[in-house]
This record gives sequence, structure tokens and C-alpha cells, in this order.
Amino acid sequence: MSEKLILIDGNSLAFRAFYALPLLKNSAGIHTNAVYGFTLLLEKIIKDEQPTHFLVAFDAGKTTFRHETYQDYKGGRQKTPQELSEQFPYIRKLVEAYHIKHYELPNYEADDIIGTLSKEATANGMKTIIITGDRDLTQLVNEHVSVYYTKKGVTDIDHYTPEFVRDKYGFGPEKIVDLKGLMGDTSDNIPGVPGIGEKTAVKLLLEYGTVEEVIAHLDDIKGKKLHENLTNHQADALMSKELATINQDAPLAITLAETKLTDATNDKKVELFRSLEFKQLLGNIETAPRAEETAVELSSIEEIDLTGRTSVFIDCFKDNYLKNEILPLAVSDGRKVAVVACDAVAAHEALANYLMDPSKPKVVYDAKKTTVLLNRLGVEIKGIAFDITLASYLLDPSNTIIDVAEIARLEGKSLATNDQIFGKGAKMAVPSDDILHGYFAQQAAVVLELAGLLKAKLEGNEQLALHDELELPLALVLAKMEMQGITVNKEELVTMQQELQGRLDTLIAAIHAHAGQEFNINSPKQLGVVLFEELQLPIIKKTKTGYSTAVDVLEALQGKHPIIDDILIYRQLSKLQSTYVEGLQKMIGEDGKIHTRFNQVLAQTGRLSSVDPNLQNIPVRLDEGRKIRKAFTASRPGWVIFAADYSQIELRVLAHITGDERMSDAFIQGTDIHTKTAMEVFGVAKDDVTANMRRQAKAVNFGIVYGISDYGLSQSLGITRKAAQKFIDDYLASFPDVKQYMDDIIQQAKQDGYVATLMKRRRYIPDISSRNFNLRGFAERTAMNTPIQGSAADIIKLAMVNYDKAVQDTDFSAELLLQVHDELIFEVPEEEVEAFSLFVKDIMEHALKLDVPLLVESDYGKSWYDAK
DNA sequence: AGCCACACGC
DNA sequence: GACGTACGTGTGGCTG
Repeated sequence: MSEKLILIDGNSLAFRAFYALPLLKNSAGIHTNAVYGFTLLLEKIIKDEQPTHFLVAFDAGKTTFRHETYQDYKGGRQKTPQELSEQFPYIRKLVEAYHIKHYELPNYEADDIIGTLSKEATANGMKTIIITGDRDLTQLVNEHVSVYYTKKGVTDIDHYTPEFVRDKYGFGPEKIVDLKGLMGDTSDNIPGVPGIGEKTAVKLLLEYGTVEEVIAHLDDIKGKKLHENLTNHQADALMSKELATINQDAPLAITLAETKLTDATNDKKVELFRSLEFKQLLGNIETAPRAEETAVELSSIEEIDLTGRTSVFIDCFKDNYLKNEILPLAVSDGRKVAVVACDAVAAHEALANYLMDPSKPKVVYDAKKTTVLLNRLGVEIKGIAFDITLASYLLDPSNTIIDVAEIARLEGKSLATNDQIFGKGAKMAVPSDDILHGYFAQQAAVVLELAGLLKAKLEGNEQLALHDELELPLALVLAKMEMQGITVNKEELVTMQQELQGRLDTLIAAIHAHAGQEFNINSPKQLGVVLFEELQLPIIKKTKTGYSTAVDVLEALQGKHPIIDDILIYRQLSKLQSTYVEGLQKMIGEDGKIHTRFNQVLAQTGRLSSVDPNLQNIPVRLDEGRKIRKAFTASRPGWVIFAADYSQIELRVLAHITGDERMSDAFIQGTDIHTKTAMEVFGVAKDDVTANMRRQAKAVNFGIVYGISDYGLSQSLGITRKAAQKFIDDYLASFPDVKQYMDDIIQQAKQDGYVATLMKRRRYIPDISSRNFNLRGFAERTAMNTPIQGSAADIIKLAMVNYDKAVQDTDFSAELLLQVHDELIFEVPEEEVEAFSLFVKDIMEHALKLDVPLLVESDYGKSWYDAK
């Protein structure tokens, strides 16, 4: 087969890894984060690319041949932190442990080594992949050489191809050096020409081709200042181009043949990982556990001590526990573990009694799933005291928990994964009872072990109450909601489907007629060709794969061609048809209901999400879509759908957290918050707030709540980024305590590494100190926004738990069906609804005492549509 | 099977 | 100056 060479820019990736990962230390006090990140990258590259040849290039020293040309080359760079430079020897050792060659050459940079070898590889018919964190190498891209850039972290990678570069600039990679020649490069202290940034440089190059040609045509250049700068800095431009040019003929003392990878043992890797304490990686090497090694001896259920601390593990095949095949149940008492076939659980009296006894504390992997599965077996489990999935999520919501092995891995333990036992994709199957029972026994044993570790960590974070009093009780409420389901009227959807299909057919015909040909309107690619090539409409925006045909683009084209209006309507209707009208019908069960599942451990802010189907994004904004809600009804005649939603909960939380008086006053006095914001930001009296001012103020409030950037605000208001930034500045000047909070919370994130909600939910913000402008900006907005959105999530969750507890002491027969972030949906007998409304409103408004009032609005009707 | 573009909600 | 800009889920197209 063809040969493939990987070339790694060692210094650049060491820096990336260092800043991407928290400053880890092994017990000997050596910092290891850069080495660790480097290792992850090597693992990923070897696995994904399967190279035949491999080399890591390093920079040799401070001065290079470029310094002869320009003394200040790379001047003004910050010194490499000590914590990183001490890791370089280990990175070299690491590379050697992988039996990968590394090379450095005095007077040259890693870039030149890479450039020279990639040229040689191309000459020998090899494919080359260059991996770096530095954009400089883009110039080497061609059809045989790709450059992969690490984006976020170390293992998130962007692939640069000649087309990518061409799409971005309008010219190929070979002109990158000309670009640098004109615009310079601050990171390498390459001067370029003053007053020329990317925009101007690209324009000039598109017109003249190269720096030399630009200089040759100086007299044609318009703009006095530009002409003057170019004239005065011709030499700088040429020198900058020279500096930016990678040397592809460096005098290397290493040959391509020497970079060939050999089959090697893991000995050195194991030794190094041991000394650096890379436990997880070590676990991966020391072969995946075989059944015999980890097999727990199976006891009969009678031998288990069900009186003390126990764990219960039950699961089903694939992820939908509301309907899929139930697998056995395993119980561990910490010494012995027993596995019972699911059919035998309810029949086994001692076991069933134990499961239903609230005084017998049980530790589980997933309380909601466990509750549902046992309920399906006819057992109402009581006394779940700890959920390791919830615990792991609360400790760090970025943990993506897919199985017990994943939580174990996070705790430095290695064990068989669900994928290993069940297989994945089409090959997924339940294994033999032997394997299955052994696996389940092990799961139960490990769950018990992990519970102790995680509980101690929660305690250390003062998060035990968050688990015990909020998330765990909520899991049981959610289990009930999922099992309850919501009735959906299929006939209603069928009628809508027919109606929509008629309109869609008409639109398709009209669009094809406008286009003069038949094509698939659902294909952005085909649509792009029709709009921008056949019909020659102006290209507003591009995606990385072609023309963008997104709504904002189409709206900008309205009036330019009659096809646009039809496409906009087609888009809207076909989304309704495929996702909702047709999609939801498929989800209606034999009970006439849809049973969504709520994911309690996914959203980084603490919100819930909903899958299979997602009932948190049923249309509401446009009436056309809102009509879908007519199909959602109460399950019994005489009952109604009742919806209660928090009014402006996030902004109320913001007023509470910041203590901002003006904002708080608005809520205390019941002033419309968007109007109030407009009054403050525009400095006008209430009666002088125009509809447009209120609309803009609303968008700014939206931005505050969701942590959008100046760019995001500019997009939503259709204004410039500068104008958007001014809005934000004016807003913060109007609400000084909000401004103070924003500054403080960023400081706090820097200091603690995380931010927290009112209920002590955490979100870690590792990028808060990134020197990457984008990552840092994103991190800052996350820091500002998460306590607001997350506290709002805390409040509605608390309301749900309080409601569930309180309703049991009433005669209400209402059922809680759905949660949509700031809204709860119930079904209620119509005669109860008035009293129930007061009951729910009281619970929701007093879920948590804030310095500003919480306001709940509600309505009811025969369908969700009517409960507006 | 996995990625992309797009669109829905909050 | 900028790598790309609230989150999460589902759909259809396309690619390998």
C-alpha cells in the first residue's frame, strides 16, 4: 500500500498541549500536562492515520538563519514558562518510547525540517500529513501534503487542504507567504506593511498575485495612505515574505528512510507512563481486561447481605429503557454479588421486599433508568441513596458518562466497556448469559466501590445536598414523567400531514418552474448551484463546503428573484412535515402516547435535555408550527393540558445575583423588563421607548442570558459588530452592578477554575486563561452566563421536586408531563384546574427565595396549543 | 456510519 | 489580527 508520512511540529504542539490542559503534576512534582496532551495526540494520530513513516521536528535554539535577515525575528515573544520547559525532555523521551524519530537542526526551525522532508516525501510519491498548532505551515499544503491544525485542546483537529485555503482567501496555499509579506505576523514579529491587514492584503494579492507584482504596480494602487505605506515599506514587504517562507532545502542529516516506523514493543511506553503516572493510558496498554481477570465470583441471591450497604445494577439492551429488552439485575453487598434474571426479580420475595424497602439504602448507576426498568418488572424500588452517574455529572458536567466503565476510567480504573460487551452499530447484540452475568456482577461490584469515592468528592465540593436533595429526587420525578408520557392525537397529525403535503407539492412545482429544472430542494448543495450558478444570485455567505443557503442568506436575497419566497416557505413547511408531523407520528406508542426521555447529565449548564423524541423544541414561535401543539392533548376526557411558565426567570436570577438595584426595582414594581432596559440603555422616559428600542433591548437581554458575543448580537439585530459592542457597553454602563458581577465572575473563574450556581452546581472553565482570544472570549461568556442559566435550571428543578412531594398530600390527581426549561406541562381534570393553578404557582414562585420576586404565568386548554 | 447544513426550542 | 463565536436534538443529503 501507499506510504504515509506524519510530520509533527514538536514545539508548537507542546505549547498547545500545555495551555489546553490543566497543570497536572505527578507525585514526584514533575509537571506532566504537556507530555500528557502530546501522548493523547500521538495515540490519536497513530490510530486514525496509521502512518508508515513518522518524525517529530523540534526547534534547535534561539537563533536561526532568519535572524541574519531580521534581528527582531520572533522578538517580543514571552518566555516559555518553566512548567513547560521542564517537560521538553520528557516529550523527547515519550517520542522515543513510541519508536518515533525526532530531529532538530541548529540554525533552522522545525518548520524548515518539515518543509524539507515533505518535499522529499512528495518526490518519492508519499502522502504527507503535517500536524501543528501554528498557521505558518499552511504554505506547504498541496495535493500530496495536508496540514492538520489542533483547534480546541489537542485532539480536536482541523484539516487544511488546498481547496480550504482557496475558499478562504480566493487563492491557493502558495500565496500564503505573499499574504504574510504584506500583512506581517505579530506572533513571529514579522513587520509586513503598516496599515495592511488581512482584508487589504487579500485584495491586493487577488489583483496582482504576488508581493513582487504589487510592488511593480505601485502606481496603480488607489488610496493615498495605502500607496504611501507600500512605497515606503517595499523592502519590509519583501523581507517579510522571505522570513515567512519555509526553507524546503535545509541540510538535514536525517533521511526519509530513517523515519520509517518499526513494529515496536510497549516496554518503554509502560515504563514512562508509570513514572509519569498516566494511569488511564497505562490501563489501555496493559491489554483490555479479559473476562477471567475481572470476573467476580457469582453467589446466589440468598447469600447476599441485604441489610447493609448494597448496590443494585440493572440495564436493558440499547438505550431506550422505556421499551427495550430488560437484562438481568445484579446486587452486591461489597463482598459477594448475585445476578438474577429479570423475570425472577418480582417473584423473589426477599429480593423484591428488599428493593421496595425505603430503609435499605441502595447505590445505583442510574437512578432514573433503574427506577423505570424495575417498575416495568412490577417492582417499585425505594431507598435509592446514591447515583454514581449523577455524582459524576455534578462533580464535572463535562464528563460524558456512557457506562460504568467511563466513570471508572475517570477515577483511574480500567474495566470492560459496554461497547466491548455488546458490540456497536449493526453488530450490537446481547452476549451469552455467561458473559452477561459476569459483566453485570462486575458492574454492581464496581458501582458500590465508585459510590464511596464519588460521595467523598461531592462532600469535598459541598455538593452532597445538590445530589441528595435536588438531582436524585428529581431523577425519580423524571422517571414518573417519562413513564406517564403525553397523549398525541395521531389523526390530528395525519390531517396536518395531508394538508402540508398538498402545499409542499405546489411549492416544489413552483420552485422547479422558477429554476427551469427539477432538483432536490432539500439539498443545500443542489440548491446552491441553482441559486448562485444558474440564477446568478449574489453569494452572500459561504460554508466550508460550498454556498450557504441558510435563512439569513435567503432573506437577504428576497425580492431579487421570486424563487426565494417559495424556498423560504418550503423550508419552513418541510421542517414541520419531516421533523414534527411525520416524525412525531412514528413515536406514538400503542397507548396513544409519546414517551420522551430526559437526559439529566448532559447539558453543561445544568439544564435537562429531551430525546426520542425531543419534546423541548416543539414549534411555538410561528403559528403555522405552533399548530403542532394541537395534537398534544390530555389523556382522558374531561382533563386539560395546563402549562405554567416562569416569566423572565434568568433576568430575575441575574438581578438577584448581581443585586443591581435598577433591574431589581423593575421586577419588584412589575415593569416590563425589556422596556426598562430600553429606558436605561437609550436614556429615555418610559413613554418614549419605541417598539424598535424595545426590540433591540430585548435582543441585548437575550444576549446576556445566553452569553452571546458582540458578533452574535450583531447577527440577531442585523447591525455591525461595533454597534453591537456599543449596545453591550451601554447596557453594562446602565446596570453597573451587572458590570461588576461580570468582572468578578471572570476573576473567580480564573481563581477557582470553575463557576457555580446558587445550588453549588459547578462548571469548569479551563480556557479562561487561554492566550487564544477566541477560546478565552468564549470562556469568559461561559463564566458569565452559566451561573445565570444554571441557577434558573436549579430553580425549576427544585420546583419539580417540591411539587412532587407536596402534591402527594393533596387530592389533586394532576400529572406532571413535561419540562421545557422554564415551563412545566401538566394534565389536570378540568374541575381541578383553578385550584391546581394556585397550588403550582405558589410552589414554583417559592422554590427558592430570591431578592426579587419570581413570577409564574399559566394557562390551560384542551391541547398544548390552547394552553398558551 | 459519520459528517455537514439547516432549523426548531429556550 | 484572529483560528469562530449560547446549548441541545433531529432531519435529510452526501460520502466513504
